Amino acid sequence: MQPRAHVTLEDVARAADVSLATASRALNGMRVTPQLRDRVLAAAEKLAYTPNAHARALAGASDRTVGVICHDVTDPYFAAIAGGVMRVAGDNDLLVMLASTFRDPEREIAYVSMLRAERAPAILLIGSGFEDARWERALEAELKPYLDGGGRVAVVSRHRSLKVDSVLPENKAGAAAMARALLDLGHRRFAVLSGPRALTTVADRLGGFREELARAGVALDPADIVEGPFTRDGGYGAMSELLSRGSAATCVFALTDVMAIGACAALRDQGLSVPDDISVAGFDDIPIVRDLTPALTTVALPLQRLGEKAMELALTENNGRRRRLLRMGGEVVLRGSTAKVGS
Amino acid sequence: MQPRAHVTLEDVARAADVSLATASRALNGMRVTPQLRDRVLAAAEKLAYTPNAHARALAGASDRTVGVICHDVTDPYFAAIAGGVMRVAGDNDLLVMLASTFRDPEREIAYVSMLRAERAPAILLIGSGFEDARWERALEAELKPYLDGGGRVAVVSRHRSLKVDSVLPENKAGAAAMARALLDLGHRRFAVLSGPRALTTVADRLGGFREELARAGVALDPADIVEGPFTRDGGYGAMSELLSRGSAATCVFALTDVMAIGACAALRDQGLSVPDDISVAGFDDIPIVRDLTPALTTVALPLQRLGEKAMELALTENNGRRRRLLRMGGEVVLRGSTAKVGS
DNA sequence: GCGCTTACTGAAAGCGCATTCAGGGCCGGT
DNA sequence: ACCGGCCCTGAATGCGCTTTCAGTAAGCGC
Repeated sequence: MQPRAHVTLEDVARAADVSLATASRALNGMRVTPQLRDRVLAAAEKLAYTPNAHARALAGASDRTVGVICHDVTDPYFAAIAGGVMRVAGDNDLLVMLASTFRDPEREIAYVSMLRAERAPAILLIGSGFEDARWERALEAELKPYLDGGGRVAVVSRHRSLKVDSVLPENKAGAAAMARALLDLGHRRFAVLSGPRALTTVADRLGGFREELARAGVALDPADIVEGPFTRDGGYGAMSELLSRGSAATCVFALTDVMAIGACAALRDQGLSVPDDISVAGFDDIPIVRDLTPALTTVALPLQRLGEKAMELALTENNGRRRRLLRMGGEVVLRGSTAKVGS
Repeated sequence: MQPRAHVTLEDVARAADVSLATASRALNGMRVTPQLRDRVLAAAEKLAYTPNAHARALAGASDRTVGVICHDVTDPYFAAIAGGVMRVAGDNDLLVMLASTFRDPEREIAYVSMLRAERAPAILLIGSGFEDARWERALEAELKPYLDGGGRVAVVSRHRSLKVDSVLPENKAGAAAMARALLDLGHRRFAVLSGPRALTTVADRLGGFREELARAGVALDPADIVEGPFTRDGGYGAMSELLSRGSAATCVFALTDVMAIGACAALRDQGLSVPDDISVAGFDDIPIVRDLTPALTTVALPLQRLGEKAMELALTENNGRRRRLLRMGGEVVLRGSTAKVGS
């Protein structure tokens, strides 16, 4: 599995008839007599020499590859954020390696460990933390020495227990705003398509929504809250469950757009119309929801910007004392999937 | 930028009062007296020791991180394929690092070079090659020594010039099948939303479509072929262009689903109905198109499977002689975005 | 033309780890 | 008890590269 018989710097040096040191300098653009430099470069070219990154890193050269870890690149939410990260990374001449954990804490730690072991200059974590606090602690233990060693870490949309620079979506305020918007449309009976309760994202969004409803004197029937995974099929299943329960809700609030998409599919499959029979709202404003029919009402998050900001945080020295914390987004965008009740 | 002051194996060995060799062995699970092993493990734990991957790799340990390079993870097409790759990688206890080139050949080469330098056991390239043959050659030059060194390479949906294991979509046959299906619906005037001509994917799909049409005696007016980037906005722009030209086409074939989505948006913005006013068909069958309204007629590609197969190819020794080549998909899936003409 | 600075070059050290090679306990056999 | 053999340990080597450090040739002023 391991490549071998590799062309080394020594081979190049020998071919160019110079010393190792000179070859190294020539290849790294340091001051070397032009003639020698050309000989070295030519030799390197001819031998198809590639420096061994491991040896180079081990010998002290600095790395230019940052790591980004998210739950699932396949999910448009994470993809959009990662896109932002990559944009500013590209502007700063950094390469980025993206990893997906598929919500497996063990794998997340394996990736962090690997990035740490490779001495990546920065690690970005995207997405809600895990439900099990034990893992969260293990992660922290893994990150601590990395930070102590000079590594830079930033997180996006992730449980606040990690004491690092963070950029967070306005989950609570956004959900509250959505509640107000929906109330303004005349809705009084709501259903919520929720994700795993242990996630702070869920707690914040659900909490913000419920509290704002309560403020208006509207209660949320526990039977109208259905839990499912944060996926399209999760939304489909949760919506189906809700329908089979015979919920009287006139409006469904899905905690993520991806779930809302699944919900709409379930509704369609049941022959129900959105928003005529029931209104649907989401959260995140992933790019695709604009192109749905009807377009989805949702709480907008500047996903790409979230990623950009995180990368910027990781790139700028935190001269100040403690961690920086940014909150972004949270505005309601009304589109065709929600309608005035009774209209 | 570079972490320093790191805990090394030597620190652990000293703390456990054993030799470096013993510490190394204990941590790698080789035969060591249980008592010593425990001491080492405890010391490592206490010091938060993480082996330096560079040093480890340099000293001969084999790597378990494969690299996947695609144009843009943000595009559902690539994301789906990458998902497949990751699935089988996960099953084989491999970590995968995903890179996006954003169609910048230089960056692609940088990533390959990096992966090569890090001695990754395998590199997967996803997506059509570049328009400029010069870059393609540079890539080849970069890959050659990697392969010679024992590296494994597989490509998905990519220009065939690279002499490596490949899994390819049935572009030509699929497009031809779509032409037949559309003809069967009664359409005779077609428009095509194309991508950059230099891409073989474009050539194959466009060629297959046009030839099948020709076989039925239907010509494709060059004015009805609009070119744009393979993006949602590219599709939107191309469709708008087509409308402004006053095309008489009753059916639009977008060379990718993503473009088709943009096309539908443009149509909607112009107050036109799909499929009543005009039929729209795509290619790829990315997951989201099932949930559009109307759902998109398209040429199905088992995207996840493409990725899985590629990873499998990279994982299995090619005992046989030359490169293996798999072709997959190409079946037309009729959905709501296309209708019988005049109905 | 001599001594001194300047500018490169080459030899060598070492980054952190896996591993080979010897050496030293300990066992069983006699 | 004594010796061969086994198993485990520790010292030492090397992976490929960057980077001092010292050395040598060239360039300058006098």
